[in-house]
Amino acid sequence: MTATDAHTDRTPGRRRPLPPLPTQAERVAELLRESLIDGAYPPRQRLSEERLCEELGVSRNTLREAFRLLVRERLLVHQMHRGVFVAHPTSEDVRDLFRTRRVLELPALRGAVRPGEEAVRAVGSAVDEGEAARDRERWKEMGTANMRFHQALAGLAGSARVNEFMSQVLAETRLVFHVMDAPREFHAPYLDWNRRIHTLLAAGDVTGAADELAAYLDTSEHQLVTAFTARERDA
Amino acid sequence: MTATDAHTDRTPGRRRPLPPLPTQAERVAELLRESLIDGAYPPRQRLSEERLCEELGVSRNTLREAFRLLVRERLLVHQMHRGVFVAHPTSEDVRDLFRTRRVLELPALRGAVRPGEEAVRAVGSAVDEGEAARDRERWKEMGTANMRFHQALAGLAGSARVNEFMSQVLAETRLVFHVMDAPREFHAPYLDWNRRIHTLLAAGDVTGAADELAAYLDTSEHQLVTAFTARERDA
DNA sequence: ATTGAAGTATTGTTCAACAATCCAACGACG
DNA sequence: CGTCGTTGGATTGTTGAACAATACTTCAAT
Repeated sequence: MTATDAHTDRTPGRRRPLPPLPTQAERVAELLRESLIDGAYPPRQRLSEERLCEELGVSRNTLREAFRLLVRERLLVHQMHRGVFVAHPTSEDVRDLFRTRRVLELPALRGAVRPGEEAVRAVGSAVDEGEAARDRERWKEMGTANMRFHQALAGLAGSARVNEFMSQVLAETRLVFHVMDAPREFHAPYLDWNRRIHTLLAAGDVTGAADELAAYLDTSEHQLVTAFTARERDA
Repeated sequence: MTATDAHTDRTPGRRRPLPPLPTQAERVAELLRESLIDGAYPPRQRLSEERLCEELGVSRNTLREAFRLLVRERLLVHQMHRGVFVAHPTSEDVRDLFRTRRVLELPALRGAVRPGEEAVRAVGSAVDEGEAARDRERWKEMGTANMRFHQALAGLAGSARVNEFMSQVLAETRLVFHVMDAPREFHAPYLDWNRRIHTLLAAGDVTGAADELAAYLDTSEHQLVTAFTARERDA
């Protein structure tokens, strides 16, 4: 296994004791989640139960179970007797997302005591992926790799629950990026920063890496909030 | 409003713009969640759909929506074609919960720049509550107050998402405590620690407070993991 | 004691129905 | 002209029953 092919969390060699067959609702939720973070549905759009359950080939009840999960994840919003809508994050949401990411990413980075660990290599491969995507001008993949980079940073905490929470936070963050569709402008400038953070981390300078990451988050938040408040003035 | 009556998050003076009427499934989930963190159901117990939906006066479909939510929160576990069971945390879960709590609580405390804030007073009233409950020998309330103390610590981060995540983590932690039913032994020794942390925090010594909290978490985790591994040897 | 084959009980999912509510169209009225 | 009820249609909220799929139990045979 080389350092660059860690783009899958599965360990194909050994099966888990109980391959938990997902129920129908969970599969639907997974599919909708992917569609949402891919930007398949525009923000604020209502998702009709009738149409979607027809489209997905499941019953209304099953679809509603999936809806409930995605609402809890803040990817959808629910209004009584009106239905579910694609979430439309505000600038306050952006601020809260970055507050959360500071909590999740910075201490994980500072606590990364052993630079040679598997988790650190995951950070490195995400950086590699991002640069490769940039060189090939695959902007969407570049955004994905950037998200994986930050997921890997949170992964340094070594906690399943933190990882899961971080996944949700990043999914919501992708929704934010889709509100203003320009992955190139919002991701490309940060790839060099990612590289620098990983270099410091791999060298064992977690404090320096954390300082870089803090500056990164400040800059990124400022850029996004600025763009958002401008957009909110219009709408 | 005195410092000791902040045991409610509601601000009864002003109504929220839209009091979001909870749907039936969410109400059922809320009720079951309360029952679970109160220890109404023993761990590993299966929750029969037929019996519960009869008991709660809702349909199976509605109950299943609530189940799905609580499974996502790790309070219930789901096994295909076998039903849902009350979660039975392992010692590894305990370790992960404490890893998570370190991530959530320590940076929030270190980042508490303004000691006079509302959020800091919330920490103080949780401490007061805990001591009052101890003096009255209300052990269950004492555990509740202790949880509220840590919730308030995480609240110092000022993030709605972090607060929500912390709520889940603490709910799961209460499940852990219920596995070994002895709130007095597990909570009482830490009340003095809580007081000390708040005193340091209110004095603006966030570093000192964080050091105390770190020691607190180490001790508490060690105590719980020890008790758990002993229990796991039997079962 | 172990194995294998019914039979039973419970969950997984769908469907159809009804009540509750929102929304758009329409008309009355100042 | 614009505002305010009313009305009718459309969509969601929730239920109950039905059937399929699977796990558990029982029991007989080896």
